[in-house]
Amino acid sequence: MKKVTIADVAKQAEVSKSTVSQYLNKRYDYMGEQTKKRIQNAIEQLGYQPNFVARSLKQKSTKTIGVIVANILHNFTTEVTRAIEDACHGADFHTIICNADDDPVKEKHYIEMLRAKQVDGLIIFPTGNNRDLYQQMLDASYPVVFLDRNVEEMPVTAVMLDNQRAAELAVDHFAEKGYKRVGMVTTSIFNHVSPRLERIEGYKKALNRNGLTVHEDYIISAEPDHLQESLEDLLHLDNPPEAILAGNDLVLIEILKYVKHKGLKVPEDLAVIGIDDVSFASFYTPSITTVAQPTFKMGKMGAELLLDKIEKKDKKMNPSYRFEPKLMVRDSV
Amino acid sequence: MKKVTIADVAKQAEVSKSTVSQYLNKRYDYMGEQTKKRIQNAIEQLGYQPNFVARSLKQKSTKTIGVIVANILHNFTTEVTRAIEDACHGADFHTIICNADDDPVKEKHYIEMLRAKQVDGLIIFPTGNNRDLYQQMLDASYPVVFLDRNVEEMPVTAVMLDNQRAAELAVDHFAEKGYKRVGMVTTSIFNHVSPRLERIEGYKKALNRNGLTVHEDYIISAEPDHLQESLEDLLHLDNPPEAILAGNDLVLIEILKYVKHKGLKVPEDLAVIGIDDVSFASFYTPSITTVAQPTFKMGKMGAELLLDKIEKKDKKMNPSYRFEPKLMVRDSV
DNA sequence: CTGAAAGCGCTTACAG
DNA sequence: CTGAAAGCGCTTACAG
Repeated sequence: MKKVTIADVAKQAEVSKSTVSQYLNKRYDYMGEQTKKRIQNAIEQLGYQPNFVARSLKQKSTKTIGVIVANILHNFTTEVTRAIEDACHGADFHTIICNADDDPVKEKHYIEMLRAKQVDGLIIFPTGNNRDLYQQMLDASYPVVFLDRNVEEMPVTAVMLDNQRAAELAVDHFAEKGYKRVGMVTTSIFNHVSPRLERIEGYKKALNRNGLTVHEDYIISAEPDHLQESLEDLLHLDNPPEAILAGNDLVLIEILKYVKHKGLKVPEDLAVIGIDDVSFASFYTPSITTVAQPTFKMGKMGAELLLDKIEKKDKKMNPSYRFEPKLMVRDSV
Repeated sequence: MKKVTIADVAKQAEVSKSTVSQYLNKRYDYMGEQTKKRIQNAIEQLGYQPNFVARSLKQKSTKTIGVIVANILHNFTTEVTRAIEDACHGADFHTIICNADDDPVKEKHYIEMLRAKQVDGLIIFPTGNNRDLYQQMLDASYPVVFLDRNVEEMPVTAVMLDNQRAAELAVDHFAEKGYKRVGMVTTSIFNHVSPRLERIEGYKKALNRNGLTVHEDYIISAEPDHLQESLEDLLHLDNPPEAILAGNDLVLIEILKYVKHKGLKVPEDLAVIGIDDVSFASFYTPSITTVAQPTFKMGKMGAELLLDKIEKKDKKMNPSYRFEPKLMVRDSV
């Protein structure tokens, strides 16, 4: 089964390769009706499919973008990714998703690999620890947009949640319901991941604004694997929190596991709000109050910004685009 | 910022392009130490990155595979996809995931698009309605493997769950616990999706084997959007089922929503088993008994079979590889 | 041990 | 309105 090429079509249709190429690219303003038909027939008879790789080499565009996510395990990531794919699909771009698994070394490897494959641009959920690489792409004016996170002093367009506001919404809601001792649990902030820091910041601000005390020992950051012990410690302080804000979906799940395992009642024994509107929040018992991120809009925006950059539409872009979180009031508070 | 090519490296190192190419491809058995060093230096100085597209054109391999899933919304799909990516990553292959959204037209579009991009092979969760296309790939001995589903009389290697067994495990468990009236709800079987049919088959067999009656009106197939009404009807039959087997994760979620909305107690008012071990099964209240699929193994196997086909290792392959489901006994029965 | 030349399958000025 | 020719950035026999 030999591959049929443009040369075969040209021969069959008795025209030149150039003409077939024009036809394929729909530049037939001045093409004779006869010619068009002959080409059309030849293509059908031979079952010709253009080789996109050859075209890419010449045109220097693969119509493919890369997406490097920090950690695919977050529900947020899955949803945003899907939105990116949808938006790209509409523009006839393909998407290659890579999971850096929170590892800067993997991230580096993927950036290099994808650039070697000549993807037209990159959406990165940055680990934050490849500043030189980010800078290099910036210098080469290679199209990049950051998603979910930004990197200090790195002027890459970033699509982000208003993370402070997200934490504030949660804390205000706790305060409104009369909770005084409010804790916060996030995954590791070892790498200075910006949303986590911003959420902690917002949490503290809102506590202050509501006249509540900030207890430093109510603030926990740990890897998911160690969260059970951390929670155990947290809830056995002399004066433990009566409410917890979960910094993301993975943390929320660990809290729910803990609560179930210990036979605690939500919200009576412990009130809970999670940032990220997990799939089961609405039909869990009790249903879970969450702060939802507009994942679909964020992914769409990320893709659109990148496609604009790729197509050199020099639209003025903000350094970052912040999206509004939304409190989903349910029964866990 | 001009792209630096192999020619630039050759000039800088004062050797020919061929030699640089040999170096890049690690064919330096007979290459002089001097030459190697000079090339190495030139590459570093220029920051040269090989263009993978050019290489692909020549070598007729993109080191990329395509994965076309029927519906990305299933948890099963996400997990299998991740396993495929992991396995491919190990073999230095990239993965492009496309979501056919249960639409044969989209599926066709993706198959053509990916083949035009010269992906080296395809893993398909087939919608089942593109027989001509599947056949064409078979005729061209193009590497394909099916996942999750197979297509009647289409000799494509398929990686599947032992679906009958999955339903049997669930029904046996219901029977053991003393339930007599057991219903089954799946998503639409309009397109003759093989796992759904096999699960219904297994459900009936197990009912018979346990001496229980098969009520045809206990078997529901509908799109997720209509499941609430279908459940309402089902549970208002004169003699409604006291237990339901959910054919997949989406169905299970609809059942849990229904139950919550109606204030029913699980398992007292209605016992439930779901096929697919959803993320929240273990910490839901009550925790949910499920039938787990070995998603990771299945994805890995799918990828390995495809890579074997791509590398022409003519290993004998079964027409299908069936995986054992596993009952996860919890509190919803 | 290394280089000149052809070629992978397209596109694109340019000429006519 | 259509074709000949050059070129995209690599790889690969083959010659020496």
